[in-house]
Parts: sequence; C-alpha cells; structure tokens
Amino acid sequence: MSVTAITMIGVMSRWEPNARGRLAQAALALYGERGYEKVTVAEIAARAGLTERTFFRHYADKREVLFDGSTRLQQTLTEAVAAAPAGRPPIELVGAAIAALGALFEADERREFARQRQAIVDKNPDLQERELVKLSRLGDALTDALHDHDVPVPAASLAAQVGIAVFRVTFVRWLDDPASRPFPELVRAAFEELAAMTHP
Amino acid sequence: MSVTAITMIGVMSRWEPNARGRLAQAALALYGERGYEKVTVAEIAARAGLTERTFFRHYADKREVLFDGSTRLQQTLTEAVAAAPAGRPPIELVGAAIAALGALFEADERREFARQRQAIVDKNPDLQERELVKLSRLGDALTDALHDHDVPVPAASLAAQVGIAVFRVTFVRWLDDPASRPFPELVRAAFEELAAMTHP
DNA sequence: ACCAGCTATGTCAGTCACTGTCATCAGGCT
DNA sequence: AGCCTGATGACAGTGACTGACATAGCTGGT
Repeated sequence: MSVTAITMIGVMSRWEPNARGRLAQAALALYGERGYEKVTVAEIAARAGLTERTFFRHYADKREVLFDGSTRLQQTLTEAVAAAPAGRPPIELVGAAIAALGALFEADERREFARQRQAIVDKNPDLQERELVKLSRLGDALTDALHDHDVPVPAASLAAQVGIAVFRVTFVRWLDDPASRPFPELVRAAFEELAAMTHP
Repeated sequence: MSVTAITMIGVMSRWEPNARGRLAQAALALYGERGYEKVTVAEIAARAGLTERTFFRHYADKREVLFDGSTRLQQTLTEAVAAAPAGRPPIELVGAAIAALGALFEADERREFARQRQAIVDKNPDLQERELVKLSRLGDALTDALHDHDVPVPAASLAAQVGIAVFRVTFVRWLDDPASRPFPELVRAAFEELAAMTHP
C-alpha cells in the first residue's frame, strides 16, 4: 500500500508527480503566512522542491497560481448552458449555470481552500486586479454560451453580467455561511431576492 | 513672444515646468510607435528630459501614465450625481452623470488623444487589465454617489453597473463616430436604445 | 543679504519578476 | 543498445520598481 491510488490510476509521470499541484500548495501556504508581496517565486519553488524556472513553466506569472481553477469554472458554466433545454428565459439559464458551479465546491477541503485563497486576494490590489479580469472573462464566456443557445446578444450580455454579479455575491456568502448550506441553494435564494427586487 | 502663455499665467515652477505632462506625452508617443511592451521606462523619461526615477515619482507604474484621467472622470461623475435634483429615478441620475462626462471630451485634441490611447490599450492585455480596474472603481464611485443621493443600495449598484456599461459602449462609438457627434448626444441615444430594449 | 527649509530632481545600488538558451536525465519505443 | 521526448536544472540577462542620499533652485523670515 505504499503506492498511492493516484499513482495506480493516473498516467505515471517521471520524478515526483504533480509538480503543478505542489507549486500551488506551496504558494498558497507562503502567501497566507507572509502575504503575497513578501514571498518570492524562488521560495515557492524551493518549498515545492523545484526551481524558479520550473514555476514559470507551469504558471504564466506569480499571480496566476491562485487563479488556476478559473478555466474549469468557465468550462462548467458553458457546459451547463449548453445542456439546458432550449427556449427557457435567459435569466433561468444563467441561474442554472451558476448553480451548476456548486459541483466544483462540494468537498469541505474546497471550501477551506477557497477561504484561504480569498483572504489572500482580498489583501492585495494586484491580485484583485487579476480577479476582476477572470470574472470579466467568465462573463464573456457566459455571454457567448447564451448566444450559442439562441439568446439574442443584448439580452445575453445583460443576463451574463447579472449572473456574474450574483455569482460574486453568492460566493462570498457561501464562504461565510455559518450554516454551511450548499452553494446551489444559496444561488437559488439570491435569484429569488433578485426577482423580488425587480418585481415589487 | 518667446514666452509661452502658460509660463505667463501659471505658477512658475523651477526647471522646466510640467514634467508630469511631458512624461505622459512621451509615453503616449513611444507606446504608439513601438508598442507598450517594447518601450522601457528609461526611454520615456529620456524623451521627457528626465530620469527613470523621476518617472516613478509621478506615476505609480509603467501603466498608470495612460490612466491619469480616471480621477477626473470619477470626480465629474460624482459631482454630477450630487448636483442632480433629488427624487429622480436612478437611471435618470446615471444618464445625466454619464452625459456630464462630455465636458471632458469637448476639445478635438482630447478625442485624438483618446483615440491614440485606446489603440494602445487595445493591443496589450496588461493595459486592458488596468482598464478593467479603473472602470470597476468608477462603478463603485458611481454606486456610492447614488447611495449618497438617497438611492437604496441594490438599485444603486445595478444602475451604476448599467451606467458603466453604457459608458463603455458610448465611448467607443464616440471615438469611431464619422459624424463627430458630441458625446452627450450619443449617451442620450444609447439610453434611449436601452429603454426601447427593456420596454418592448 | 543671509540662512534655513522645502520640493523636485539626479545618482546609485539593490531586489525580484520574468525570459532565452542550453544541458541533463528518466522513461518509452524500436 | 540507441534514440526520442518531455520535464527539469543551471545560468545569464533584461527591465520594472524601491530605498537612500545628495543637490539645486526657490521661498520665507530675519
């Protein structure tokens, strides 16, 4: 049993596997301990048992290591829109897509990871800058997905923008929720609030 | 007549005056000629007759030199909201505030400057990143201004987001407009489109 | 007129993010 | 065994940005 499940299942890599994951873990730990600015890339690489050069082969820059998940977020979002039945109102498509992100947030470790990550990002303007970009790209992807699903462009971009706004709010609530309610439930509640707000 | 009007009117500064403006002008020219990435800060400073260190005393970083106007934008926006009569619907306040930005875009040189600047920003992801941040902060400021003007928070943030979206669209149209219509006129037209879109 | 302080600038050394290039090493394939 | 490939290491270099200190010209008071 000295061989891990991953080693048995996955494609065997040479050297120590999962260099990318080790780098991300090391970065999160160090950023959390000393703050983003006071950590050098060389230190992250050293903690992961690698060199600085290798860090930059896995991540485009020092910030990107905290935003790795955004591609999976985008992918889940567009798949959910594509899988939805045709002819539904745009806001409903968006609601379903955002709720579908809950699948990525199920495990408790995920929430703990997200919490640490968010605490770091909230303390640094450069990281907030990058987060804005990621959310903007997420909105663009959502707009495209809606458009591919026969939603006319103006309605699509508006619905997508609203959807991203709801996501931001809901994500923070989910991180802070003392009752640990599941993410899709909070999404549903947020969209109901929104409906009540616009239909007095 | 060898003494310029500025020299006669303004407060005489030591050395050559307006170092900040010269840096901005040099940066715009060089970024335009060779692209943002292929220009060094030292080169910008040299063209302005200054040193690299002085550049960083005037601008926080290499990008910021292109985003100097955003503080005046923000100021104009909040003043316009504060000056509006109370009790009007939020979207109307926002429309008036965005239209008020036209005062900053009157002179033809302004349009030419904005055009050059936008061409540069559109070619570089780092600059686009910064632009997103500036627009986001503009939205925050607009939200605050609306809130101070007795608009409840949810309506304020929604109206502000919509306002920023309209601003982005209108600004591009204004830059490209072959008829050179004034900015506030285009803003009005955009808000009418929006109204028609939401009231079929 | 002199001195003191203030402010914008210059100078210099240093850190660190990021890149290009070449060497190396382990495993798979023939 | 020999070759190829993909991930890594080693190393040098560029350029953004910072901290510390020096200097020059103005400004105010005496």
